[in-house]
Amino acid sequence: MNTCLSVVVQTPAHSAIAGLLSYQSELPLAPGTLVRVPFGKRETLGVVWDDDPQRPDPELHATIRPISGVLQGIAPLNAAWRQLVGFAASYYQRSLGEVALAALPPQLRDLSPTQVTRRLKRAGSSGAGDAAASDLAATLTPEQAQVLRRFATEAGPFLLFGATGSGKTEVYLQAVQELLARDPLAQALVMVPEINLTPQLEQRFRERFTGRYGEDAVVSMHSGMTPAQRLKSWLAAHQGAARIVLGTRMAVFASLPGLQLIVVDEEHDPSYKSQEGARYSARDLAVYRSQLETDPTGSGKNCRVLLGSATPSIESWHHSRAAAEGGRYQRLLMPSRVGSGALPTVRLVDMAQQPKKTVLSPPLLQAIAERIARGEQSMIFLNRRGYAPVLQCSSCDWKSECPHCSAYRVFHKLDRTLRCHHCGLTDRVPRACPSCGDLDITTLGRGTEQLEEHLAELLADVQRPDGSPVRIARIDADSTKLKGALQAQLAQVHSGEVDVLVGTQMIAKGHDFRHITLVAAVNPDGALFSSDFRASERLFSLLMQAAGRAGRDATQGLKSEMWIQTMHPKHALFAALKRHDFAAFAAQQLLEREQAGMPPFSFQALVRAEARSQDVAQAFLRLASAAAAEVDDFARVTLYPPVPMSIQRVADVERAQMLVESASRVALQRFLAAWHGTLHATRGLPESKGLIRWAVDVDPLAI
DNA sequence: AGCACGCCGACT
DNA sequence: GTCGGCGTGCTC
Repeated sequence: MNTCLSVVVQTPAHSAIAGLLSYQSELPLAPGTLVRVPFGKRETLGVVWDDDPQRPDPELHATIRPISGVLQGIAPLNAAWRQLVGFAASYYQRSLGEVALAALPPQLRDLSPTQVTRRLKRAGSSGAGDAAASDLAATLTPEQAQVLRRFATEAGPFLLFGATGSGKTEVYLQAVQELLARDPLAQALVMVPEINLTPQLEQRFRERFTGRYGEDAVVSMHSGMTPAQRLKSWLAAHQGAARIVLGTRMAVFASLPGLQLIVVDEEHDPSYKSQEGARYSARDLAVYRSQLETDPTGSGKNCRVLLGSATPSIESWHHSRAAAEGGRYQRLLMPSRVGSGALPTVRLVDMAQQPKKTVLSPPLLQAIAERIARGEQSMIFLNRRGYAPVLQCSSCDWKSECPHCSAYRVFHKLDRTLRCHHCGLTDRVPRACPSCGDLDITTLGRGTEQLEEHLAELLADVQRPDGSPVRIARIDADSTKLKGALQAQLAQVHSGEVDVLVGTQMIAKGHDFRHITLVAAVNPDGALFSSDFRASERLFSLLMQAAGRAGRDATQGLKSEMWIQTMHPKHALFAALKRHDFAAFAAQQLLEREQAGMPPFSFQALVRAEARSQDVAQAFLRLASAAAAEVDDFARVTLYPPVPMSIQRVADVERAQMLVESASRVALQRFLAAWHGTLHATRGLPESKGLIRWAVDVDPLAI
């Protein structure tokens, strides 16, 4: 007697068969079981899902095909995992199948069941660790000890607000250590924004735990791994052999049967929000997952979540306000740097007082020169790669516009190219103006390449303590394109071979440079008056993180400095930064957002549309908007008119978006769920002909 | 998304 | 005469 199974397979985001599919099976299979199923003309991976009582009787469907097989030896994915996937799919308006299958390692889908079995056998034969406890029991600061005490005894979620250099990593390590020692089956999930940028964290976890729990106790999960590595890590986590999973946002979906602790390091970091496919926030899902993995009666399983940052997101900060004011998170404070390290002195240079077109003001240059003479390092930020962002003809009005995007192509002097940073179009730099033939082509603005060149000229006469010339290095996406180049360049900085480091924001994050005593932001003003209401939050965070790179060595903390060149030295953001006062900055931001009805005081979603013409993209959004009046909860949401996206055209695709806002998260969710069918139907209308794709972005980070 | 079927231009 | 362009349609 065959039974009927509900199965999810990888279905397109908005197709008509986004839900559960029915298959027959000779044996009943538990929800969460991985199966191979015939799907159209091919065979694919499916996950047996919980039956939905709301669903119309599948017997009515003409053809119910039998499953092709079961992936033997892989235990079913547990209920908490299925609930997490189900929640993510519905919250972020994607199909269950898309989210479920994207959460599994790709090889599980691509390999035949026999190949998977072979991998399983290989993975099973790993040795346990020797008992040598390799770690030196670190001495905790009173702040760290206090935080860990509260973390152990109170109920979360927790927001660890710790200054750069206050020892947050040690808190994570201790929390994990305590858990693993207490429960031999417990697992911990530690998430980081970008694993390539924080190899030090991975190293510290490995050092601390592989000695005691074995080489396989710590596994990584991030997109830079090979498919085989990903499968291996996934299986180790799923089987419970891996005690710690260290990964980027995708790791939030790891199958962890013994999960009891989730750490989200640098929780404010925008890379936790996925920007393609299901646009989920791994940080928000981590908080949700910890609830799922906790037995509400308090008797059974318990999973804690710890978000950490020196500059928390305004949302998390708001959630961690006093419980009496409605806060849901526990705020844990570590304001002091470990040792006697002090936060750097912030110096503002008023660029309005400098001659026009000054790149590096004399006092800043002087300060850098002094550092070099003393054998100390400086780090200079400029958030623009290339030599100059625009090339311009001085006799006609030609500018280096990209023919396929609404953006300028950037001049890269090193390889003499003109490159579009959006579509990648690259050409040799023209010798003469392509429009009028004039030979006088000039650059407009400057990027890291030019800053590097400029610095070399300005510092040509400066000498290091041993009399040798100054060494300048540049780290940005261009200088680190080759595999291993970033590591090599960072090693140069660490070893002291470099005196001045020029780079984009990729050098601001996480690196523990010991000998940097000066950090400078050359031109951060762009974000001060941006139309994006989160721009100043990002800028404050970036500058604070950057400042945190300076004076990490306790012996140098007192004389370390953060320099900021700005036309607006009186701006409140800089005033707060000068005092290293995140709380004041956040309070100001929250006040402004409350007055303007912005998140976290309202909830947003964007509908994005792409088409060959802007008209079609906007027409689709307008039609969907007009049809929304019939949808549930329409009265509780606000629909704004469609607008072109800030970069309207990329690779000849026109992009438009429409904002949906509500004072209630629940109302927004209900509306979006009900509206989804309308959007899908609108896409089929003749007016939408030419629409390439559309997508909903819930809780968007950039508008 | 795949992977089909289906109807019009340049090649062995 | 075919090979192949991507337009449209379906997948329990």
